[in-house]
Amino acid sequence: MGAIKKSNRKKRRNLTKEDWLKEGMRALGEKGIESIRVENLCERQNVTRGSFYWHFADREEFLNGILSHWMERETYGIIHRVEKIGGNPYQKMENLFAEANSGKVDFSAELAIRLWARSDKDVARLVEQVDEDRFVYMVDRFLEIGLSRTDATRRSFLLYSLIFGEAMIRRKEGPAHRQKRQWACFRQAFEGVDLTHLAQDE
Amino acid sequence: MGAIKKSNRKKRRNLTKEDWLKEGMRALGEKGIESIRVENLCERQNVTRGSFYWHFADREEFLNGILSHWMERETYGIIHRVEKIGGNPYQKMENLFAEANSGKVDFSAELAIRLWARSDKDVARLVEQVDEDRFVYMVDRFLEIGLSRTDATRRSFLLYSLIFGEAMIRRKEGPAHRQKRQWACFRQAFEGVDLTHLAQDE
DNA sequence: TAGATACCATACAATATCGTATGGTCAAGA
DNA sequence: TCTTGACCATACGATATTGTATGGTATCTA
Repeated sequence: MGAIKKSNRKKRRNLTKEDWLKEGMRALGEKGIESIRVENLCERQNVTRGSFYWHFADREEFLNGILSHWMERETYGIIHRVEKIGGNPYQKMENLFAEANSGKVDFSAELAIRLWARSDKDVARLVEQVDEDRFVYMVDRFLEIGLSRTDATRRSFLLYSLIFGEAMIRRKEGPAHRQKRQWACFRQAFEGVDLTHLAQDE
Repeated sequence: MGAIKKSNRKKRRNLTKEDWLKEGMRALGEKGIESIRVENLCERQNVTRGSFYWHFADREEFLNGILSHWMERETYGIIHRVEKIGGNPYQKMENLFAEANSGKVDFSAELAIRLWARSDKDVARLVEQVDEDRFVYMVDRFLEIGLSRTDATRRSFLLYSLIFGEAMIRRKEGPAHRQKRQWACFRQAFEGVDLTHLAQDE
């Protein structure tokens, strides 16, 4: 038993709050918020609950941490990356769509949090804020392109729905075929939009 | 205590399997599959666990029942209703979209099950089947209208995504404004489709 | 190298939840 | 009315899970 203890000590992780929250996000994406059990999380990290309760007061504080983590690090990540790449408004939308379907976004956690929001008003408010911000970003790009606000709103909703559709709908599709369809859908959201005046930007 | 017992007896529910599964669907939609605790369900039904374990062998059997119930009663419900109403293919799509946004569909449960599918291969297969069936229905309507299969597939995906978008995206919108936007999105999915030859049907 | 700090293990008490075994009650039929 | 079966309550044991209290160990710093 002493040998086992020693090997455990060797494997000492020195976990940070960040580490716990990241693992929490993964757990969240698997079975939802109710599946987050501190004992379970500790097994995933190969430590005991002593560690968990050193970093967090209790389970509730951890769950709040998950929410904050999602807000700060995951939610606006796409927009930041897209803005970094730059380009004209249409290209930004292209990159946005590409990023959303690149696998870099954890849609499992998105799903779990949106389910969570259905029974928790605080979470619901938070998700509303996130959606609003993402929405405004898309609408603004469309406005830059020259569309009316009504038109911009409609097409933004379409695009946002498409992104969620890709995350929600499960079909047996080959990757190539899938990509083709994705971009066909994307272009349909721009049906009838005049983009000729944007060519100058590149 | 005797009085209390008697009043409890008066309130005897005589629950059926169906009753349990319906309540289970509601619980599922609130916090996901892991939040379904038999003790919790019993409280909701105002009975003790004795009742639950009379109807179901254990929790797992109940969860499987939930899945079956979703498949049989909820999943294809919209299609059935739409087919009953009838009309030409375009009208069927209109009715489909209207039904999906009427509030009759429990999207909370949909969300929960699709989250569940992300960590359970059996559930994933089931959801795939459901999506395929729903998808085929929409594609067939578009084919009837006269579109190519590629075009039909793209527009079906768009429409299906729109339906999920409405369920996923949370925005502070007035009901009137919401409806207007919804149907504007719907029409965009039909952009460029010739519907003149369908008028004769009605 | 001694002490302080960060991080984790262990032991304990308190619930929550599961599943089983058994008995009670109501309603319908013989 | 007696019996049977459907449906539920109660009591019990077994785990799972939470949170607390306390001790141990590695690392950093003076």
